[in-house]
Amino acid sequence: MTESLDAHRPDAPTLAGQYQPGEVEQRRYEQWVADGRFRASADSDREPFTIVIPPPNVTGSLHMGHALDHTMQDALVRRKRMQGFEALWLPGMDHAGIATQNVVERQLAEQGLSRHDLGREKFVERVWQWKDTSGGTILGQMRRLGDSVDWDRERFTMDEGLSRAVQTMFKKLYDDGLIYRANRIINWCPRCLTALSDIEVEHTDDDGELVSIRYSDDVVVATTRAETMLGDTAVAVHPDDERYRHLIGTEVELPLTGRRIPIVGDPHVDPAFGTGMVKVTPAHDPNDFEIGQRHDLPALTIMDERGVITAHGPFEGLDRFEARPAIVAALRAQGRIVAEKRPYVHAVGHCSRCRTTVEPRLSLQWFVNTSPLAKAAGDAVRDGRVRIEPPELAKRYFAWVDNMHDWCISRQLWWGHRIPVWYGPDGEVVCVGPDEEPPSSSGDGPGWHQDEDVLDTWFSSGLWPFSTLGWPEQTPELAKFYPTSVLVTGYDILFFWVARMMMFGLYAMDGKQPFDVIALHGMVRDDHGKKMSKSFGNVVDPLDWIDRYGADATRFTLARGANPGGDVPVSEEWCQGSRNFCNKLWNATRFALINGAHAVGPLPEAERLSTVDRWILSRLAHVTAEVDEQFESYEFAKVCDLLYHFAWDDVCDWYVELSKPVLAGGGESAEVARRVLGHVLDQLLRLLHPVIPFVTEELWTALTGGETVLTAPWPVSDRALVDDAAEAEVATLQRVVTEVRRFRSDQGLRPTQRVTARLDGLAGAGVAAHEPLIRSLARLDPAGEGFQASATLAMPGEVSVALDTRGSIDVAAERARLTKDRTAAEKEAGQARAKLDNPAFVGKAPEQVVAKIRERLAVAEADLARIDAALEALSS
RNA sequence: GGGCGCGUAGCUCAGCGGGAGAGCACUCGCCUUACAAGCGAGGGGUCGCAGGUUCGAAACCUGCCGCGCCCA
Repeated sequence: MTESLDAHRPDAPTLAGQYQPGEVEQRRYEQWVADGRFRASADSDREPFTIVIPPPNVTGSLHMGHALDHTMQDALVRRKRMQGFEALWLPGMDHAGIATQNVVERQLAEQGLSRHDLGREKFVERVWQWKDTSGGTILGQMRRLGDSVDWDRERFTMDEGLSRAVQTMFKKLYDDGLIYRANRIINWCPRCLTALSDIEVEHTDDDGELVSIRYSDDVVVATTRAETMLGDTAVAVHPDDERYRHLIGTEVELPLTGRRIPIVGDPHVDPAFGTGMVKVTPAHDPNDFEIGQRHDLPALTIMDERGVITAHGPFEGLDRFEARPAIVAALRAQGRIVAEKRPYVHAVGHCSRCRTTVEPRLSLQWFVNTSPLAKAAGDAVRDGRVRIEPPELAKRYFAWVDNMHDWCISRQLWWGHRIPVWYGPDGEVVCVGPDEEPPSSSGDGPGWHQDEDVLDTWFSSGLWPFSTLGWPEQTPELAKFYPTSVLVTGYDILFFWVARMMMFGLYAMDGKQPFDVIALHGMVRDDHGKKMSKSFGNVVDPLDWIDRYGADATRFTLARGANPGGDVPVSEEWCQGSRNFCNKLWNATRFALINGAHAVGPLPEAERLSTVDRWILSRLAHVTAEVDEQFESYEFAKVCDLLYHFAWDDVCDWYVELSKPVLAGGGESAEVARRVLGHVLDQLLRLLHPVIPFVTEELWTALTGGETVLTAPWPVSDRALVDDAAEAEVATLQRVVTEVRRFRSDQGLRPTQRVTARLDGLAGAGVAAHEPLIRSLARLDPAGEGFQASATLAMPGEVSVALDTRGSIDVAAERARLTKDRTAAEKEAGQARAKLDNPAFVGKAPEQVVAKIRERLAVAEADLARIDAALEALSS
């Protein structure tokens, strides 16, 4: 007497015929938050797992890039949570200095106002107002995606704690001599009126002009920026250039100005470019600035902050782009233009915020001396403390950190962290820490003023992995969750943000890295591999997909395309496919519930399991192990692919179909099948939950009666369930069924049409017990009185199926089918034989490989014999 | 100009030394009581080109052609 396995839940819900995500998602998400499922505690005994979100701009909204980045992070965090880690995913935003200031300035401009009309204090107040009311829409959008972030820990780079961190860091770097102020050439945006760091400049190949100007009979220079000649203070040639060596040390008169400027020899000059002579404008070109320094040349600034010419009579007051043709015309009038090339395509820098052409500008700015910091940032990856995934991208990282320039951190903005430096009336410079009184209010007398500038936004986001955890205070959060576990971001941001966090983290946290792993992904692209851009009109709004197909479908589409470090193409059709997959899961579970499947109690003992049960459990064991492994190496695409095929092919197409007759038959075998089906779905839904959280939650709770799949233990592969014999048997069964189906299809038999058949040789192939299943799936009735075989299908392993098609066999179709098979078998045999006939192969290839080819030849020859016999029978 | 990477089925991509794969698209047949957002079957590729290494190359090496990205 065996104990009944059935534990029917009378409350088991019935599911609708289709999955409707919209209805489910909001309800589930609100419940998760209300139940505190995403909260992480610093006093937990559990091992921590931490991800800090790459903070989106406060001005931003959710785009596909975020959706991809967040899907990956959420999948990692949800899995770790299921594995029992104290999993923290910390959300927040950065203040996006230039971008945010631009937004508010535009609003003011509509009222005909500038920020100067309001004054600094009122303007900043206004920006805060904007931030509070319409900033941060992206946070609401993250809920639609299903992000399991700890909302209680949301941070903003401008909030009090993080501002304190910024000031602390500035002071620390300043005191260590790693921050300095200097007059340097920096990238300047004449529209935003601020300095930019190198990485805020985007280079594009633009049409320009290359004009060659004769300064004297001996001196001709080529330039794309003729207008800057007004600021030339030298002409340079390569010191080894035979053509011009004799000119070094002489002078030439600069046209239009009458100034005499020296000719210098500098190895930076490329003798092959143009005439091999270059004009040197130290105040308006970074390379020229360096040449100027080497030769002690004066730097003449000829433009104001808006790019307007400030000197030289007729050109004064002209914008830089008006001045260019005017100066060329003036030079031409003097017969000094000896060559012109238009269009001349060359790289031009643009402000990454407003696209304005960047103007190199000599000005007094604050810099971080990055050399010691960048060295440490490189070493942390070199010595393995920080792992970059995929490892190939480490090369790019090194290329950046090993050649880093000093970082210009001052911005001529009002929105941001104001530089904590005060200047005294007698030239004093004081850097003030967070707990120190600024000199202006400490009775040191009048005349003190604070630096007007603010810090680059990246300065504060560089502190993100620890400022968000409470640094500079030694908080329990910092102790528990730092270093963070993984940083997930795009390779496009490796240089600026990631490298900065590495430098700051190692420096501020006594050499402890900000994260153990940097997991990189690429850009989301359209279904032709094109970058999404407004000008192309191929931008897809993830919220649109979430509305129409569900968050799960959107996430699955992204995760399925996410190969490490690779770009991720998406299309609406693929999203529909993902939606269909969710619906497939829905219906599989629906079928299971209708048939009384459940996940209560232990699995039946091995001897009570059918071969088919043992097969699906064996498959489950393999898939679980593989999925787990792929997750560990951030192979989201492989995780999705494995689960997709396991769910659809193994579970739905075969296990469910094979179980139908068993379930219908009732009795103990049906009881066992109900439990096994329930178990497989239970585990499958858990494995899928990190990627598609909503539908799996809905189905898992319906199936198991459990409270939430969110904290259900993550499946562990049970190697004891691996069953090679069962897998082989089911493979044979599948082959027989598929062969019969193929015959039926080729013969044009309707799926509903039953055909009588006699099955021979099943015992020899070890599948005698499965005859009923084979008949069921292949729709074959038993041969009875008057059975007359009109066709015989011979299959590998001595199995043959004789079918009675009432004499209506389509001989031509059958001959064509067999001939096709014969060609394939012949090719196979030929290839194998060729190899085996090669003594070098037999002699040098590993024994295993040779054996495999021998086996292949044997199978192919047997197939040939079988097919020939069938063809013979067909013609007689 | 320097560096990195990529060219595999119509499209997008896996595979990266031993039988050419997936999704979508395509063709044929089906409302087979979980699912037509579905079921069954099928077609389709001298793996950019040319050399080389190897018993064996889509995979490794060299060169060329084409494309992309980053930096200057």
